[in-house]
Amino acid sequence: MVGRPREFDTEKALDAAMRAFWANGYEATSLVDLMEATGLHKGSLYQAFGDKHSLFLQSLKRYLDDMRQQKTALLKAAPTPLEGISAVAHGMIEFANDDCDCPAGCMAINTLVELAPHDSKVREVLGAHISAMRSSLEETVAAAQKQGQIAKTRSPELITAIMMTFMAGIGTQMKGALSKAEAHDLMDAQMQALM
Amino acid sequence: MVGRPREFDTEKALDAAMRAFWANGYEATSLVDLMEATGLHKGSLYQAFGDKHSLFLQSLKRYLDDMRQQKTALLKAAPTPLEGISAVAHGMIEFANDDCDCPAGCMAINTLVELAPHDSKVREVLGAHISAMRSSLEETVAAAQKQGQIAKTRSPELITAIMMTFMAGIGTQMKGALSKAEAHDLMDAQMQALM
DNA sequence: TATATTCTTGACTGTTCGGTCATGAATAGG
DNA sequence: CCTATTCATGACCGAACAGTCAAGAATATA
Repeated sequence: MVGRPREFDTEKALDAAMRAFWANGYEATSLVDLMEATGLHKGSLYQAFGDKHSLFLQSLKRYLDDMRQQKTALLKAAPTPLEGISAVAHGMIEFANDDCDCPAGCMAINTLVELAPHDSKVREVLGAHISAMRSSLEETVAAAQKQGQIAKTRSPELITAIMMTFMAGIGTQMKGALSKAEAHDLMDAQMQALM
Repeated sequence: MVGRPREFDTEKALDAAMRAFWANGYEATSLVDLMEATGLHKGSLYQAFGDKHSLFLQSLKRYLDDMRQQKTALLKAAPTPLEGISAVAHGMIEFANDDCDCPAGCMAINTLVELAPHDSKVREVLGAHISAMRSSLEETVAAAQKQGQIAKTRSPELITAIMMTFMAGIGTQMKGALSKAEAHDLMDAQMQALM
């Protein structure tokens, strides 16, 4: 690498930007907010990440990658498929307002609501993530059915779609209409009703 | 009334502003957008509705009132409590992207996600609406249980909370990750699983 | 008709927005 | 050591932002 070396950690900066977008959304996060969050100056941000929209997309991808990695780890670590599904569902509740002073919810859901209808690139990125998550969950549901942990009255596709919808609802309501404890209770009840 | 009479219909203007906020959210809707949507000039908007935040609150209240009125009408018109619940659930899907070029979803959900964490006034308004809707649904669920349309294995409170969470999830996913038809199918399947 | 009151309009405010750019500092390779 | 290259910095840009205000238009009441 020729030239002056970068003085900041790109990964840490992206992480800080992600948290800012996560907590406040795209429109409500200004460049000044991003400068404060990352500790960088405008020029450095533009040089490293491009414009605001590009920085947002990179932040979103980072969030989605983190999330997927975490979910697959939970699925693998669980002793049974059903427990894996439960771990993912409840883990999402914990993750939704972790180490943050306000209920930030799930960044994927926040972005789906704020930007998806008007931003095709965001739709594309979110769509890929959602379908990947769906197929991974479907596999696990099918495995759980094979082991007799879940009744076979409903197809893995249907069960997965319902669970993802319910999780989206939990993430939404946790922005202000639901406590963590209530969310966990509701999730348990839903899984009991569905499986 | 003394003085020059208003040349525009306040209700129509508020309705137009509501649709703009509904489709694009609070931050992404500028005063220029509102002027174009209502056909009014800045000064008239400020005189009639106060500043942007106040206009948004009035738009939100109008939406919530419309919605509640529609839901109670559906509940009353239904031949049985269970059919009333179903009508409300499916009506919400129809309402979520009606007469609009983009999937606007449910304005209550959009606002919960965008503003609730940082706007106490919005939290208050939404909270009142949610609890009112909840108690109305709870009554109907209890009535359906009394008539034997819904099993009594779960309390009306729990069933209502789960249904509202699921509806929130539907409203969220309809912003770009779910078609109307899929939403209807999922809603049917969820009600079958829960009741 | 005269006047008080309200409404409409467009020009205007200061601020913040996202984004650019020239300058100087720091380093690697020759 | 020299030079090409990259990075950091702060000044700077035009546009868009929410919001204000004075002046004129339109009406009700007296």
